[in-house]
Amino acid sequence: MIDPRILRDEPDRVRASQRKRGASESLVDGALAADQARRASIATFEELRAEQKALGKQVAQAKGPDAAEMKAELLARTKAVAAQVKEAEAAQREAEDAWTTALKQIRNIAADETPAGGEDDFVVLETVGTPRDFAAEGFEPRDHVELGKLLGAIDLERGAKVAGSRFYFLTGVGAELEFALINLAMEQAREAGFIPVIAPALARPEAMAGTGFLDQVDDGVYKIEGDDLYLVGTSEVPLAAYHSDEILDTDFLPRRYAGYSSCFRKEAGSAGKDTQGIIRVHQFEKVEMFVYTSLEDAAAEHERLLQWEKDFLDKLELAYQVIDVAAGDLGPSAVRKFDCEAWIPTQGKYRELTSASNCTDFQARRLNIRQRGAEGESNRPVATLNGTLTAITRAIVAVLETHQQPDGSVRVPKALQKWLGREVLTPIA
RNA sequence: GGAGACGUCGCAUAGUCAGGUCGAGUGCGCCUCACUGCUAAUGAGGUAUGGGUUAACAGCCCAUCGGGGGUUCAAAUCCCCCCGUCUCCGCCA
Repeated sequence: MIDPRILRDEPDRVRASQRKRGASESLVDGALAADQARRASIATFEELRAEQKALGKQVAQAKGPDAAEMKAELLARTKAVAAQVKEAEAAQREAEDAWTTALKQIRNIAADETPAGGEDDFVVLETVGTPRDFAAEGFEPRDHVELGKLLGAIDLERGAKVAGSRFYFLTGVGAELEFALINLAMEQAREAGFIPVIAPALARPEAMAGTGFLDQVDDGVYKIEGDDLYLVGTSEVPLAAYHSDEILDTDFLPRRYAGYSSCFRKEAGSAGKDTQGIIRVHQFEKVEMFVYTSLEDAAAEHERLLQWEKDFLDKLELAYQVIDVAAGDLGPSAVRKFDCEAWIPTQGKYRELTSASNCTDFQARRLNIRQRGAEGESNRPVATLNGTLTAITRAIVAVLETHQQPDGSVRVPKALQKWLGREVLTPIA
């Protein structure tokens, strides 16, 4: 959630952000009113409570010959106050709940740099490499479904048979490709100072809510039947909740984790989109970078995350573009988001392979993660950022399609050869 | 899955089975000061978080003893639920 102080002191800034995102501006006024009501109810409760405590003390201290009488009288008075306190407490809780509910509906304040508008209003920041010209090379590229079949790497039919549509088996070199990508990603992450992490793929509602994903339960997130647990759509969830309810020492920051986990997505709202192949699936593995840092350093760290993502795509020898995602297409937690989109030859367009978000203190506030303030300063929420190092399925799609050869074989990018143990993937039988 | 024990201020603990002056004692750690040629030792003081009020991170007030609810004028303390940890048994990779 956003900083209540910013809401109170600079409501126009919050309104402008909501407008930029295409979100409701009236939420801001609702939250401001709720804040006033909340503070008033707190004052009422505290006044009564202080009175109750004072009387209670007198009851305990009543001594002497007429103690019994005094006590009886005090008890009568304090009983009435107790009832009032109970009422005021209930009113306060209600006001407090209304306030947090209102506050949570407001999205993070979009960065000045973030383009206004919706999904199509992104700005291309950079284009790296040139899409391969198959026409000039004189052959028609095969899509990853066909290549996957030829190489014995992807089995979609049996994926559907066993688990349904949008499921798949990676077999043979397909499975090996996953391990190679993970190894390459983890190697890079480790060298950059990230701590490798195997994270739980299930999380509690607090962790989901803290990262802003609980709202997507209906169309995006799987819930475990009979348990209060959810399958995570990204290891951002467990990695963010990892330090929840903690106060981190300043020299602990920046803290960088590279989390590896399965990711589960319902894709309920995307019927008809990417129905072929493994571009959009219900389960895939991902290596995610997650950083805790100070608010001041967040924007710079965001750039660093982007650079690490680009480094990885470079290692896969892909052509890609970097876009600055528009405000309306950001998640509720992010102030700015960079997507790296790799060129997919058979689609003739760039598709998202990785994504880096700066969530500033939005998630940290919800998850109660703070950094210890300097001498004389109070503790304050940290900033959290996340970025994909590699999402396996889409990386495989891009690699197979980009580096295919006329006979259906696929050249293995240099960096991957070390981990895959071969230079070319050749069709089976 | 069955049986039991436990969860207190950075750490370790006291307080709970007799409810009130306990936001909470002690030791260690840490910070400041004093003493000391330096270090150590010793002595004095300090050392949680959130919120309200406020110019104030001065003061005052409120909340918080794993979380939530209940009993009571009053709850760390009594009752219920949940979460977590540990031990034993069963099961299992």
